[in-house]
Amino acid sequence: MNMQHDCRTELKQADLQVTPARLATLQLFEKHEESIDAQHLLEHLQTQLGIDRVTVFRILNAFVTHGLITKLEFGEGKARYELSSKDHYHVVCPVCRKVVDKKEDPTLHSLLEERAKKYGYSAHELKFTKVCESCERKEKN
Amino acid sequence: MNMQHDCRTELKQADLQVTPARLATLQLFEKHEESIDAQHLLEHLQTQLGIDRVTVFRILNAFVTHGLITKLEFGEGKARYELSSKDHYHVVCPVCRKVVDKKEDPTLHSLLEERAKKYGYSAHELKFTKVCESCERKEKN
DNA sequence: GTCTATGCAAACTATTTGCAGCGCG
DNA sequence: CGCGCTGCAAATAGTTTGCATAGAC
Repeated sequence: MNMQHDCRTELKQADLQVTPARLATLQLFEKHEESIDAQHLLEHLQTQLGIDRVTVFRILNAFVTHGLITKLEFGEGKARYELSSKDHYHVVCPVCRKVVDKKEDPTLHSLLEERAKKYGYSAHELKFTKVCESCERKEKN
Repeated sequence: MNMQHDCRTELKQADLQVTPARLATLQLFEKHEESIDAQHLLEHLQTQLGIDRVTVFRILNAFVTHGLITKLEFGEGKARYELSSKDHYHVVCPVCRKVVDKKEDPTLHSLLEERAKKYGYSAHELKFTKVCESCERKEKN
């Protein structure tokens, strides 16, 4: 109820109409620490509320445009999304595409925030590349 | 000739077989300051050398895997690629997806490089979000 | 000569679009 | 009540895969 109220407020503040589908979508994002893809969302939303795949994509696009969430792409052939407020960066394995979230340390975070403020950027995303241990091992053969 | 020689060397150093298609692709990358998508490459390679669309994708994947180029995604529904050596960040409009390249200032660049070295990351990519002027104007209506 | 790259045809999958009807404000 | 959201069906587009042949080393 508190959560639902918060989501309702968030949607309104973002100039988005409040609908059951959008409320449920935003709640899923609040609940997840990591990024989510459309398929993952659909699995919950379709069984719970009978929401269509197309609607999920439309909601995601609306949320991105209004700054609620950020679209992430790691070369998987599909997009992932996460709340714009996250302050971590991503480490992606160029071989298997596995993604690891890392917390931004204060120095780095404040420098990025400062740059954002200075130039009027509304969000930042930082990505590093590193062959993961599992792929490293296979390479050695 | 110099350029072709350089490209040939680069390919060999990256453990890639030297073929006309790969040579021409790498040369296109050397010539362009900004990122290129597969379609853009194809337009040159198909008319010049009769190279197939599929081959372009295979070459791009090979180049990425061997670290020659970096795959970039800006939510356009297609990927872009640029030489891995570039040291700029990208500012993306969340509405129209337009991308602007910005040079990394020394403070920022060295901090990112330091982090990369410290944790063994092989590359970094930094992206900021900002509604572009054109979209900002339309929003005001 | 062997192993890899390429071309062609076909498949795949995430995402988008058109249109009619329902629902939020 | 009006405009925007949703569902359903269908299309679009970037990218991948299988197989036979040509080409690099």
